[in-house]
Amino acid sequence: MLARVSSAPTFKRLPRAVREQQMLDAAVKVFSRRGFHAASMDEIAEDAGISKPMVYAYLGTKEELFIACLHREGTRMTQAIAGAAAPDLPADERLWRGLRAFFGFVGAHRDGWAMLYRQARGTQPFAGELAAMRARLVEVVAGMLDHALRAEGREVGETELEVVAYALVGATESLADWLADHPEADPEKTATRMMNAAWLGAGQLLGGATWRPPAN
Amino acid sequence: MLARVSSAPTFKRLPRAVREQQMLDAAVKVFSRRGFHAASMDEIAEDAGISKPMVYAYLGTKEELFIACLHREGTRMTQAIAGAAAPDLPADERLWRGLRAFFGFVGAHRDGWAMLYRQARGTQPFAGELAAMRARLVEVVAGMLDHALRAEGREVGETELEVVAYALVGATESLADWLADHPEADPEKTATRMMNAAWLGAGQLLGGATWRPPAN
DNA sequence: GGATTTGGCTACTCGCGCGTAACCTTACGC
DNA sequence: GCGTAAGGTTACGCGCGAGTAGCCAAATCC
Repeated sequence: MLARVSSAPTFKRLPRAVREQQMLDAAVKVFSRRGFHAASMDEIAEDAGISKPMVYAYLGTKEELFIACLHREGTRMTQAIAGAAAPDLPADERLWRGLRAFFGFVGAHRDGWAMLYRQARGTQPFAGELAAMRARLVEVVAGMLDHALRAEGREVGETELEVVAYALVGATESLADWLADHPEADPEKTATRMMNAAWLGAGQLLGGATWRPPAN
Repeated sequence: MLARVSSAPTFKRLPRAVREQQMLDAAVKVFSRRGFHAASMDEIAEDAGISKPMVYAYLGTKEELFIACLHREGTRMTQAIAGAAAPDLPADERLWRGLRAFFGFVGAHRDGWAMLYRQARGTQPFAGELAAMRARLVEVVAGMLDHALRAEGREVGETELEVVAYALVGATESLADWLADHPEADPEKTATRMMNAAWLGAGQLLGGATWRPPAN
């Protein structure tokens, strides 16, 4: 391979914007499967159908690339949920629409979901950012619960609310993982199931009923 | 440093069993903070107060070391829960004791918990094993729910049960993470909160009440 | 139709970190 | 008290993968 065989320009040149999206797609896919450290830039480049220096030219270092992925997927997800759960709706309707949008997102972007919640959460320089994102989500849910409660003239301690919100978010994420691993499952149906658990459970709980530990 | 300065034997020699535990402690700590790939064997060795070849001599390669950690922490956790939740107790008592043991474990072994659920879940060669462990847990929970239901003469589809169990486990894990990040929080109290949410929520849900999506 | 910008490549450097070879020394069996 | 196993060390080989230098070619501008 000493002489460059002036091969026919088999593959076309594409504008930067397009290539960047292809690279991000490939990166999300590889990162989600392998994790940050085990993923190699070479594999990402190959998967994107381009050579490594192009990735560096467009998206920067590995860390910057990871952040760019996080950013795109996080924004997509946030937008999907926020767009669905308009703040002027009644609480259960809001929760329902939010859940439906969320499970819809997970069903349609399994790699993105896996990257956000299976990889980024435990990987050091990024865990903080993800935790913050999640904390905001928890706050929103807690706010919804609080709002719904006040409308009924009830009130609950802040920590109490936060804990219920955490449980709700955790249950939802867990079902999302279940969904991600069951390609045949229906996002809509999963959302309905979660809504059942959330609304009835939280409703009961915040309605004032409590379970008390036995004397032991 | 050409000549070996025959320094006084400042540090004592310890039997293998002790050193192994020290190494595992260090490894769990480092792995939980950095993740499998970003953790270095040098750091683990240093943290254990020993030199690297000893780690290799006792626990084998990095991968084997990780598995050994997983094994120890997983067994500790499983034992703690299984020991508390005797199968001949009534369902709510069993659930309560299991939750209490679980949150007790997380409170006492935050690093172990972080390693199991923040790191191992997303790291490729180990994710499978962890997923299996989790799946068994879900089955146990589903079994408990099923048992409780049948005792009341009710019955629910298998998928339905599994989904509720997933949600319950996810909610519990989420609260565990909350606990891991709030050193001041009380594991016992957290367990009570989770029990509230689980028992009341699941009870309602499995009692036959359902929430139905609105027309649109 | 030249100049320049934009898209693209091959082929390297270089450091980090896993795993090991070779060697030392204290305790213990007998 | 002396051989040998068990605890311990320093110092290195070596591969893999992040990041780069340097170069080519097709659009696009004017």
